[in-house]
Amino acid sequence: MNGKHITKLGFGGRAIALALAAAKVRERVGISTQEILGELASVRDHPEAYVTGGVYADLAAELTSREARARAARQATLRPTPLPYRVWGEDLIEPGARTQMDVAMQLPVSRAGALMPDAHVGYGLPIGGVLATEGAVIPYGVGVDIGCSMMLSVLPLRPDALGTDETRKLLMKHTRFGAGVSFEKSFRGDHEVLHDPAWREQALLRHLRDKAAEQIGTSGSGNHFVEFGTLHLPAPDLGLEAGDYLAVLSHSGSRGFGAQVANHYTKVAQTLHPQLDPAARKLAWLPLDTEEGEGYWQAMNLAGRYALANHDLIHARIARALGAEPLAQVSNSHNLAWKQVLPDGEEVIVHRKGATPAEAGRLGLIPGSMADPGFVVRGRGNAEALDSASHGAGRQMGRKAAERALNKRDVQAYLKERGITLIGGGVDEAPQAYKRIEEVIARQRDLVDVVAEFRPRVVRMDTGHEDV
DNA sequence: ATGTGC
Repeated sequence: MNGKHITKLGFGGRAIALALAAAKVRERVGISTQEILGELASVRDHPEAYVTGGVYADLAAELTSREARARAARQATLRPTPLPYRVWGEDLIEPGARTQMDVAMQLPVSRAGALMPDAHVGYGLPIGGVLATEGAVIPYGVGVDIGCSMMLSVLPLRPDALGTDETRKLLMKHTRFGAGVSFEKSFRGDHEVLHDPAWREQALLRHLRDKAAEQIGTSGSGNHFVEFGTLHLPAPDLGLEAGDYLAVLSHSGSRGFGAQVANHYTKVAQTLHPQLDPAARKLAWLPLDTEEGEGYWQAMNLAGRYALANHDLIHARIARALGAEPLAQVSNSHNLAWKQVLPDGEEVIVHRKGATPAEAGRLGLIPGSMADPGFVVRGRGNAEALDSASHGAGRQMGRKAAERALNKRDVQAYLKERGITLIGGGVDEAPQAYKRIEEVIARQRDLVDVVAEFRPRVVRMDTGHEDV
């Protein structure tokens, strides 16, 4: 048995080496060349029958994956008109975000979608966009900050138990902000996510694990924050009595690790769809039944777990410093894709890019700006919204527009009026650059119920391009 | 959002 036999059967590329390796295994157990060639022809003609196991499984997987890639390359044409989708808070949404959502709803793999009231323009899918696809995942449908998420810890302390200076010191000591930052080596935490077997299963992940270990427990830049504030719970819920509690709220993501996964697989997806309409180029997808699609799915989910681990460490550090055990915790990812079954029974991939999962009964967190209230919400499971809600107030000004329209004094006046202490923060994150959270919440009363209100008091963020 | 390639 040699390479000529293999290529004569029509195998090419990676399949040649896999076929040869399998043939050698069969030769070793005494099967004749003629018989092996017969078996290989059968794998070639019906690879799907061999993928589940046996000596030909790797070859069969390569063949089915190649078929899927070829299919993907052919699907380059957009639907002539977008599939219909519902919009919440249409009066709050700029036209550019609608246009982006329209393009997403023209993709051949799209099945359903919805736009949340905090929606604004992003890369590819708008922020606040929810998109259900069939058999495919879109890296830019999840976003660059894979697994970006919120976490709230309710502490067994009165809201006024800590002075402003003490709170500020806690935040300075136990949080780290900014692109590329990590904790000092001796101060670095560990977490079970760093020992996840998935890190060893892809070259990309093996390469990124050290960076992830360095940055664990940190917050990023942009709109990420860690803040102390008062949680007002009007009625018993979350396993707690009604009342006011000291609470910590954090917004963080998967840091450099997730960003590199996103950039890598976006390029892979674009390479897979060379003919895709340029209008949808940033929405290039990966079929889930390809090696590439499976690879992204694994890396994306690892980044999702890693982002939540960052929150875990932030909250654990703060709680330990206070000698307090949180009474309750709520968390949710708002940049991720999930497998979900539509009411008609079809299994789809639901991308939430800046959207909170809101299945009936599920708790979630919808923050306002650095100086506005945030809300603990409970999902109502609205099928037309694909069980989703907004992930925040949403920008009404882009970063550059905010820096043009506002200055430090505007932000300082806003903070002073509300009694908020800010560490770091840039004019681009000014509360005035965001939609009014009360209006955004009002537009989605059929998506979530409000459980509690969080009022920030001491906020830490990264320093912006123009500091406050 | 990231932290480096365009």
